[in-house]
Amino acid sequence: MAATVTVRLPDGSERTLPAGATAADLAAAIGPRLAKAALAAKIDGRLVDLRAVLPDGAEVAVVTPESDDGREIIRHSTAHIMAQAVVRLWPGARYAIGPVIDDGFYYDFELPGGAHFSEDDLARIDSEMRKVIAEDQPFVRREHPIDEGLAIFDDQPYKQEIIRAVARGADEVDAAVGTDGASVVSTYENTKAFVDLCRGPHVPSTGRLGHFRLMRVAGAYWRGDVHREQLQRIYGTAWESEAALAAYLHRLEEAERRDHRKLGHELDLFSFPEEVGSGLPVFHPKGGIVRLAMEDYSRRRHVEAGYDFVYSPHITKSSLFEESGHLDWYADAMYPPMTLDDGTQYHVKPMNCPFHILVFRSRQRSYRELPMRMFEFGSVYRYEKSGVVQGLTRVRGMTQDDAHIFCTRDQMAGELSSLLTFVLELLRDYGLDDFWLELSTKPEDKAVGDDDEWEDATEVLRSVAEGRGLELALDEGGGAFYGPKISVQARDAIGRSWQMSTIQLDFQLPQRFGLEYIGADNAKHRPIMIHRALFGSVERFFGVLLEHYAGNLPTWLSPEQVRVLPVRDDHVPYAQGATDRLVREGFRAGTEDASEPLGTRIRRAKLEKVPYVLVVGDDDVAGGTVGVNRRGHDRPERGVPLDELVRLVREDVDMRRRAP
RNA sequence: GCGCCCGUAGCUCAGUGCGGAUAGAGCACCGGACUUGUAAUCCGGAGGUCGCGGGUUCAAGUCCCGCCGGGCGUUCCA
Repeated sequence: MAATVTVRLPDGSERTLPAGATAADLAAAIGPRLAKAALAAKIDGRLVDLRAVLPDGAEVAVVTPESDDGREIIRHSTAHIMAQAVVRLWPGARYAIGPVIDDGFYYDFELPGGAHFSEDDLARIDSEMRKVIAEDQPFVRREHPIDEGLAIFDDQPYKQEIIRAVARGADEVDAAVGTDGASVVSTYENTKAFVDLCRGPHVPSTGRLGHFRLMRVAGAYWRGDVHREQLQRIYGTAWESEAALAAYLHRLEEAERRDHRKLGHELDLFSFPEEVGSGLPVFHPKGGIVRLAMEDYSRRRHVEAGYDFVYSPHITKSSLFEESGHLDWYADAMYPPMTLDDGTQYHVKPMNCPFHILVFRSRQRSYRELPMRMFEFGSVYRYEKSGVVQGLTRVRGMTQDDAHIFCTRDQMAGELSSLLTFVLELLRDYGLDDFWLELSTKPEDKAVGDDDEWEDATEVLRSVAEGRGLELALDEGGGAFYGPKISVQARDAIGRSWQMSTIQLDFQLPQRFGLEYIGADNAKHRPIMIHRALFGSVERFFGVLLEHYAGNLPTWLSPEQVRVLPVRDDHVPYAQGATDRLVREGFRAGTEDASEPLGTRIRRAKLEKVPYVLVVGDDDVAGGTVGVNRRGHDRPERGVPLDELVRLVREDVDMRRRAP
C-alpha cells in the first residue's frame, strides 16, 4: 500500500497526504479556517463524514455550512438531535424517519401509549435539544451486518422495517445504499443511549448545530400510506447561522403579511361565510370591482385574439358527464347528484368542456370554421376534500377563464404557439413577469391519440418554450393519458412559484363525443381539442395577485383609485367638483367629508391602500390644484393642477403600471 | 379523508390551567362636540345564544362527546 494518497480539489489543484488521511485532515492541511468551518466532505460526488478516509485519486471537496450541501447536513443532523431529545423526554418513544426538506427537516415519532405532541411540547423539546448541543456529542458512524442492525433496533420497529427493506434491496431505498452493499447498514451513535439508523453524513459533533427552530406538529402516515400507522411529525428549520435563521423567519413573516386571506379581509374584498360552506367565497363590492376590472380586460383581450364567447348552465343531466367520462374517473371530486321526481339525475358541473363540445356538435362543422375558440367565464364546483381547501387558492366553487380550441391537425402547432404567446403577454399585463414552464409528456403505459400527434404537440410546446428563452422543466411521462400538457408557472414578488395557466391537448374527448368536421376533401375528420385556462380560476388568480402586490393593486385594478379629502367643510364643494371630474374621466373616485381630522382620514386612506389620496384646501380652491399623495411615496406633492393629476392617473391606468 | 391546533363583540385578543355571581379591553360602529394642510381629536353610547347541538354538574365560555367552520401538515423515505 502506498504511503501517500493524492486527491484533486475543486479548483483543480492536487494535494498529497499520508495514506489513511481523512477529509478532516485534508481540511486542516488546506487551512485552519477551513478546518474549523468544515462539516463534511464530498468524495467523487458523494457526501461523506469528515472522518471518512480519502481514497487515492479521488475528487474531494470540503463541505462548509454556507452551501446547499452544508445546510442539508446541518438540517439532517438537527433532525437527529431532535429525535434524541424526544426519546429523552418520552422514554420508549419510537422514531421513524427524519429527512431533510426544503428549508428544514422533520422527524416522525410514535409516542408511548399513543400520546400526541402538543404545541407546548415544542418548547420542551427545543430546550432538551439545546442541552444535547451543549454536550457536544460526536456523531460516530458504524456499519453493521443486517442481523446486528436488527438487534440494535430491537425496540424500534420502524427502523427494523427500514433495515429489512435495505436487506431486500428494495428499490424505494435510496441507491446510495448500494455502495455499502445491501448486507450492511450504517448507524450514527451520539451517546450509548441514542443511536440512529442513518446513511449520513453528519456534522462531526452536536456542538456544530444550534441555529434552529421547531415549527409545528403534524400527523403523517408511516411511509406515506394511509393504511399504515399514523405518526406524529415535528417540523423544524435549521440554518448555518443565527442571521440565516432570522432571514428565513423574516421571509415567513413577509409571506404572512401578504397572505391574501388576511388582506382580503382587511381590505374588505371577499369573505367565506360559514353559512355558505367551506371553500365557497363571496366577493364584496370592493373585491367585485377588482374582479370586474380583471375580467373585463381579459374579455377584451380574448375578443382581440379571435375567441367566441359562449355561456353554459351550472347544472346538467348526469348523462353528459357519463358521455364525457368524467363520472368514471372524476366522480369523487364532483358534488353528488340531485335526483328529480322522474328519477333523472343532475350534476353541478365541475368542468365546462362538455358544454363547449356540445356547442361544437350542435351542427355540422366545416374546416373553414376552424380553429374555433370558445371562451367562457364558467363557474364550476368541485368537491375538494375538506383538508385541502385553502383561501382563494383552493376552493370548491370557482370561475374559470376557460376556453376550448377546436382545430385541425395542421392548425395544432400554430394554435399552441400563438396561445403560449397570448398567455405570457396577458399574464405580464397583470404584472407577473417571471415565468417558467413545465411540460408533461406522454405517459409510459397507456395513452389515447397516436404517437405522431403526441410527439408533434410535445415538440411544439417544447420549441415555443425554448424559443422564448424560458426555463423549461420536463415532466417526463407526467401527462394525462388523454394528452400532453404545458403549465405556466409564475414567480411572484417574493420568489414563490405559483402554477398559473395550463394548456392541455386532448385527444380523447373529441373521440368520445364523436366530433367531426368536413374537410376540404369532403371527408369527415376528427378535430383536435385544446383546453386552456390562463388565470386557472379567477378566484385563485385574484389571490395570487393580491399576494404578489401585497395588497397594493396597480391603479387599474384598485377598487378605489382616487380619494379626495377636503381640509375643512368649506372645501367640500371644490373636493366634490374634483371627484366629479375624475368620475367623468372614468376613474373610481370619491370624496370623504371633513368630519374627522385630516391626519385620521389620510391614515385610513393609506391603510386602505388607495393609490392616489388628494388633499384640497384654501390654496387648491384658489389655484385649481390638488395636493397629491401617491401610494408608496412618503411626501405629498402640493399644488398639482387637476388636469395634470388626471393625466397622471390616466397614464397609470392605461399602461397598467405596476403598483409602487 | 386523516392527524395536530384553533373558534369569546364586526376585527384583534384577555378570561379556559384548578367550573362559581352582571364575560372584559383596544380598534371598528353609532351620537355629540371639534373645522382640521398630511399616518390615530375628545366625550358619550350601543354591541356577546362565548361556532352549533348534546352530556356531566347545585353551577359550564371553562370539563366530556358529536357536528360545523378555520389554520397547519399529509414535501415519498435510514
